[in-house]
Amino acid sequence: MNFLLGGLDGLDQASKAELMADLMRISQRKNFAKHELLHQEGKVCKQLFYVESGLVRAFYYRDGEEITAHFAPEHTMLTAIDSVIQNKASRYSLEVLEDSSILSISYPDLKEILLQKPQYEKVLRMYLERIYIDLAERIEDVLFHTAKERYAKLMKDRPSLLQRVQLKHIASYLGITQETLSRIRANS
Amino acid sequence: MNFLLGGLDGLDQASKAELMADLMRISQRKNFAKHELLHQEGKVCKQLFYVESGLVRAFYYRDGEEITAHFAPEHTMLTAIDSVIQNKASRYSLEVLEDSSILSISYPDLKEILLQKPQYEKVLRMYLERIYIDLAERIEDVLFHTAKERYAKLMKDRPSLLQRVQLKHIASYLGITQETLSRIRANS
DNA sequence: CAATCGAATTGACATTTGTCAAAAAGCAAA
DNA sequence: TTTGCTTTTTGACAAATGTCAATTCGATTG
Repeated sequence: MNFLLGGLDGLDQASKAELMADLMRISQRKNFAKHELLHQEGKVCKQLFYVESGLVRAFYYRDGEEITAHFAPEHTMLTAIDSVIQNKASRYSLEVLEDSSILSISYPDLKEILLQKPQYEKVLRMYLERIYIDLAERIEDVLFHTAKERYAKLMKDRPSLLQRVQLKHIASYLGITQETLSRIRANS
Repeated sequence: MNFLLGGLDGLDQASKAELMADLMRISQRKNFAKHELLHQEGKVCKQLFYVESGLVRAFYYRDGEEITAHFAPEHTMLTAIDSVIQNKASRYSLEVLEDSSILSISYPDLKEILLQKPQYEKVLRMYLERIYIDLAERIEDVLFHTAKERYAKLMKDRPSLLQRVQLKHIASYLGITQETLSRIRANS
């Protein structure tokens, strides 16, 4: 569970322990089977999810096609970020790709805690900073690298993903068609 | 100056006024001429910039070419976000495109204030949430719209930009060559 | 006005990626 | 093992975008 705070150098040990206890108090562990949805698009998402084991993807629809926006393997978090931030219906669904053990953290409860203990804002802020940098990198990737280069980078950075995920999801994540991905794989 | 807090419904009036006063205390107004740099890549950036009037762009280098990542017109903020967040040398430069009046806010001073008044973390967090959503939209744009569609959207959302900025900057912002942009403009 | 310089456009062609249809491969149930 | 279904690959062609070189346009300056 400590992974939840990965990279949060900002808090001292006591605060970390306290936060951990607080988080455990407002979260729930549950197993999900392959193909189940943690969250469905169109609904307001009120939870953050921590993947203890397994694999989850976030996807949305564009012209009737599923577009995968994010993969969350074990020891990482995800949520329908648009919904949680803006408290509105989400464009994203969260689909379990492998049988998974998931911790659900109630966001209303978390906000309650944030109000009581404003020092936790820092945790959220630092989390946002991290995912912002990730996103900025991804834009650069997409704008200035060919599909082939993007695939090579994914292979290098997250090789296990390719073993675990259908190629159509990889393709939509990379912003290309499945056929193009197949051809890239063929001659390399 | 109130624009700095645009969209920050999270703070009550008293806190806003207090924050405003604090910000004014740690910021500095200065005029910059066209072509001047607010910040140069390779250096650590320790400031946030508020554009009172004028226009600034953030750009970085890719294969020796300048890539414009962001335009900041009057009443918006920008900074070398990678540097400020990670306290390391920035990949970005910030170039003034029109004579501008700029408020520079010291980030170390701001952090000092955040330590003293942790309720301000919320301000930063909400700012990050906003720019995160913007970035996520931009990824979607880039992945699933043609150059033509991206240009049309920019025309619709920020028409004045096209009057004020060289087309080569618009092109790199859209992730296309200047020639392609020129052709898009020709037949539309 | 002529000369000049940078910005923008145009032309010709190459490369990348998409689209649609069909075939092959993989996998699970009967 | 056979059957049926899904995933992946392949083929043929079209559309989008890039590259490089040349030209035009516009503003500035002598």
